[in-house]
Amino acid sequence: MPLDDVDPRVAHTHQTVREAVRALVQRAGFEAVSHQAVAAEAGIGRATVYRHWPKRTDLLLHALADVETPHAWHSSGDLATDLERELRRLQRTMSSPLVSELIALIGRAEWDPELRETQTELLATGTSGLRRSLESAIDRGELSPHHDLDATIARLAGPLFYRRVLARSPPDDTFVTTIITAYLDEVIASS
Amino acid sequence: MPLDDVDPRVAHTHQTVREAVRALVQRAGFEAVSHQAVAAEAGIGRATVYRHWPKRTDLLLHALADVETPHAWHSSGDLATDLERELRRLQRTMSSPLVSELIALIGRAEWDPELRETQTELLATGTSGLRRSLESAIDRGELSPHHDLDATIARLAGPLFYRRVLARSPPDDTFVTTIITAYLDEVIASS
DNA sequence: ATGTTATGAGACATAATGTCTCATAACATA
DNA sequence: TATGTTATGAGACATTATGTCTCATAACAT
Repeated sequence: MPLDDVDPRVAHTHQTVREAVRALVQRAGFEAVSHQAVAAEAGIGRATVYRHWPKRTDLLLHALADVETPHAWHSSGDLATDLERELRRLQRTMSSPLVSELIALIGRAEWDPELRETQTELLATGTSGLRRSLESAIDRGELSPHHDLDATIARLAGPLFYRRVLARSPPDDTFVTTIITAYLDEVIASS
Repeated sequence: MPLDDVDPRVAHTHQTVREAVRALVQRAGFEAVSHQAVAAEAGIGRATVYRHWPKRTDLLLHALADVETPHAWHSSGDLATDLERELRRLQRTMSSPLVSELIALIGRAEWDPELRETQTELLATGTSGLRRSLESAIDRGELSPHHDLDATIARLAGPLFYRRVLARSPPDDTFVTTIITAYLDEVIASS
């Protein structure tokens, strides 16, 4: 992570290009993100864009670069509470414009190893809260240690992705409530 | 649905282009699908490709056109059996090369209304078996008629999509079994 | 055998792409 | 303030891609 962006000119270029790429992706998809279009949108020179981001996908990666920060986390000491908070967070994410960028990423990651890596990282940080909630529940004995965490995360988060990305309507409150309730009932029943 | 493709020349063009688009998408993504590339891959003239599919997305739609056929369906008279069969079918789909094309579709449908429509149709036919299984279970009284079918389908199919598309590893047998079992337990508990 | 039509080859103008160079202005430092 | 450094923007340039033509030809239907 290059923190030596001390030169205000570079910092400005980085920032303005990030915003331009996001605007273009949200407006018309990654298809619309060319060096030329970004330069025009950002109001800077075309050569400058090529200098910093030689490949087209570099632009997408740059736009997503500051999303990867995992947030502070602490357990409430109760799985139900933790789960509620984490799934509501995911629900909000599914309603945010960030999803457009994620779909753009997904749509390329299938064929671009570099983007694949970024997708994996973003997925990991995006579900880290969920994972830690489950881990701490295991530590407390609320959950059996035999649980496959990845599988459980997929079962909890999967429906939300499905709703937003495939059914194209963001998950609503009662939908998320159903998922939480069903999972907690399942946990109780198996203890 | 143009069944008047009686002219063998046209039929050949359609078929060879369909295969070419699929090959290109699976190999390098929709990014690689240009009229030029398709013509080269299919071994036909560039003008011919433009004649039949003026827009680039027309090529993708043509490649997906024969996927939309829903299969014959009948209920076994038992929700558990029906569910098992339908989710296994989905599981197999998630391991097939068709997923590449679906991801290409998803990656554009966000910004292209025409593709959005096709995505909706494909989702409907792809989950129709699941839907009918649930409907017939409601008819038999195995399931409460208050169920939100779309929500249930999202909860059943969502995790499978998540596994393949986001986690990038196709759902395995035990994972699918877990989903089926959990849902059936939930149904039993609420009756 | 004859008229019809989809095709392939290629010409053509236009636009996009990627790589340069170079003058300039914003920068850091003394 | 003065001075050397460097990122930038403007544009030239060759190359490639795109979209639209025309036209001879061969595969078609009858």
